[in-house]
Amino acid sequence: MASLNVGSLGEYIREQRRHAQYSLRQLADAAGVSNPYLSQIERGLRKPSAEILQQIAKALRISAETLYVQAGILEEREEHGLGLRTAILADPLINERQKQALLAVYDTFLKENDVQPHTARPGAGDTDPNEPQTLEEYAQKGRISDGDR
Amino acid sequence: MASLNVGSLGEYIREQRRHAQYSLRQLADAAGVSNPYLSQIERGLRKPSAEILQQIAKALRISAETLYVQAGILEEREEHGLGLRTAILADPLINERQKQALLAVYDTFLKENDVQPHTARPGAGDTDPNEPQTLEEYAQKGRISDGDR
DNA sequence: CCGCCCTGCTTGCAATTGCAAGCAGGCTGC
DNA sequence: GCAGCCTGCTTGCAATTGCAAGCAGGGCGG
Repeated sequence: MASLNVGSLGEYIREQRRHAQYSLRQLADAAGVSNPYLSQIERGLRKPSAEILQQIAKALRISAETLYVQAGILEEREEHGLGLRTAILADPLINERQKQALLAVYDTFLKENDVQPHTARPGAGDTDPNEPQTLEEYAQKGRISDGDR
Repeated sequence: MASLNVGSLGEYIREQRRHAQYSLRQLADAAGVSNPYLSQIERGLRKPSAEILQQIAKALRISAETLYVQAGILEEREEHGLGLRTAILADPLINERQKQALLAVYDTFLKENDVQPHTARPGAGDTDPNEPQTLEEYAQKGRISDGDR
């Protein structure tokens, strides 16, 4: 069960702390955690919660993302292979409703292509020759007006 | 101390689970967590550890990153405007016409949100006062563009 | 009516997190 | 020598996580 690699995470944190010229207590203070706990984290005896990780990352001025990758929580730069669905949900430029609209369109396309939404093997990937519905109808779905931004 | 927004995280997970047509137990199984615990997470009664979050994200086939953003653990990344675009083009499950359609809809959403589609900076007040095109015309664009092939 | 399977929720309980308090040792100045 | 102030580490202990077991209720077929 690919559990977190707590060891290398701790080493990494310690390394970054030294690099930033912090003492253990200083970083613990800056991160808002107790110094004994930070010590245990660095030696890999404890696996810190997401919250603590985030605070440590902030105090070290490094991206929390990097820490998560080190901890084995986030895949390295993953993305782009897993699916459009993920990318849609992750996009910060459009709001929730718009995401849902895009997903709805996407799902419909998948259905047209006879692809199951999740299990989803691409199979041949050949293009369906007939376009059963017009794009306008799809677009309408996303047209739910919103006044934000 | 801006602690994690467990409530919205739970709602978000539940929403995504429903969207994927999973029952609570199914997702719990797929994620390798117990069903009562997942229930508590969705209702915001517990804040899951980083490890559990990761497993849930995997089971839902959404990026762990998205979940962390929802949980308030990770800041959102800016660079995704280009990312979704690329992801659409890279998706093997839909054909060229469908990609163009999705892109057209996406662009329309960006325009609705007053986001410039990554080619130019908005500048000061050069936003065109007149609605340049309707969504339907954008849709047309996606349609006619299949001249290739 | 009864059994069976599904949905989600509630309840103890072991294991773990995270901390306050205290310990060992290395410097510096007096 | 011995204060005083660093460094990091060890030790109980409250609070929390995460789970096995069990509960309520909705369909559905016999």
